[in-house]
Amino acid sequence: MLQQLYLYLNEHNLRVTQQRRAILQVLYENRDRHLETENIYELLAQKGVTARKIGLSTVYRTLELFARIGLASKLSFGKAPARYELIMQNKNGHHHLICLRCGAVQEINDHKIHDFKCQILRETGFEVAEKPMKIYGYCQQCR
Amino acid sequence: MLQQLYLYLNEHNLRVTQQRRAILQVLYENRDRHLETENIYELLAQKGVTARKIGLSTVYRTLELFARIGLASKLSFGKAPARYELIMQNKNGHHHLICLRCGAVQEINDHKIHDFKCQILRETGFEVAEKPMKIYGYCQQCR
DNA sequence: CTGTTAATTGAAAATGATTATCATTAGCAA
DNA sequence: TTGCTAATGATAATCATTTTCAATTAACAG
Repeated sequence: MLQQLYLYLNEHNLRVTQQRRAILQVLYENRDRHLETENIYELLAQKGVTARKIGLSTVYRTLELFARIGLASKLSFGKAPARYELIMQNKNGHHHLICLRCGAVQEINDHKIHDFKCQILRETGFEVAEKPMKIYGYCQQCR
Repeated sequence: MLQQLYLYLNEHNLRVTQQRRAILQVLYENRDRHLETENIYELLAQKGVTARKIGLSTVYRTLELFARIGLASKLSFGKAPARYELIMQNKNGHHHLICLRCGAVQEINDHKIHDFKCQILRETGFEVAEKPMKIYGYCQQCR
């Protein structure tokens, strides 16, 4: 699984360093969550009992890198710290429904908004990107 | 026009100060643009030849306040400074199409996405708010 | 109109996430 | 293994935004 991701780094002429491996691992282990940089940093520090520790700057740099090459997607919500998640090949494009009251983030699959994208292109000439959309509102509990 | 807005402040038990009036004025004069706080601060400073000057903190505070009570809407896009626009009663809900290449922001009227909102509510139980949505993609020129 | 008072303001300091700097370390190709 | 760079880590720097707090002033009562 992670092997494929290492290859992905190679394809981009990027070195497969211990730090990148460790960060990728954490992202993978938490592939169902949206982690913030600081979070990931702490998780790495905990594991650090055996592994070597990783600087905070490296975590920031690496996540930014992963987002740039399309390994991870970045979700930045207002002034709150940015959050990242691994982009899984099977879990195709999706979007975030962000609750304005409790801040919960739930996902909605991209194909459900396909019609919507077509409509926008047709009416405005604007081509909606694959980038996850942030949709604000109220979740079932908070309504 | 602005009179109505002053009344709006009253309704919320907020004082109609010279600073708030001045900021409202600037927002009104630029109601077709999305101004950033610093922008507004400069515009106010220019006018300042005759008027008294306004502190930067006040501009921040006031815009935040306007957004909170629904007089203005805040558009914050990644790490770029937040931008504000007056919410005009006639110009009903709208959303922002943000070009990932040139950063241009164009608007799309809310009623065009009404079906979309209904679909999300139906399928996920999530109620999409009136809050302007940020939709990323590529504008006609940049495609 | 005048005094009272709590909301508002301005200047400056603080915050806090993120980025830049730069000397040191470590992939990896030969 | 060696050499060349990319990558890293510690720390300082950024920079939009927020906080602090003393001074000002809008709103209101008398």
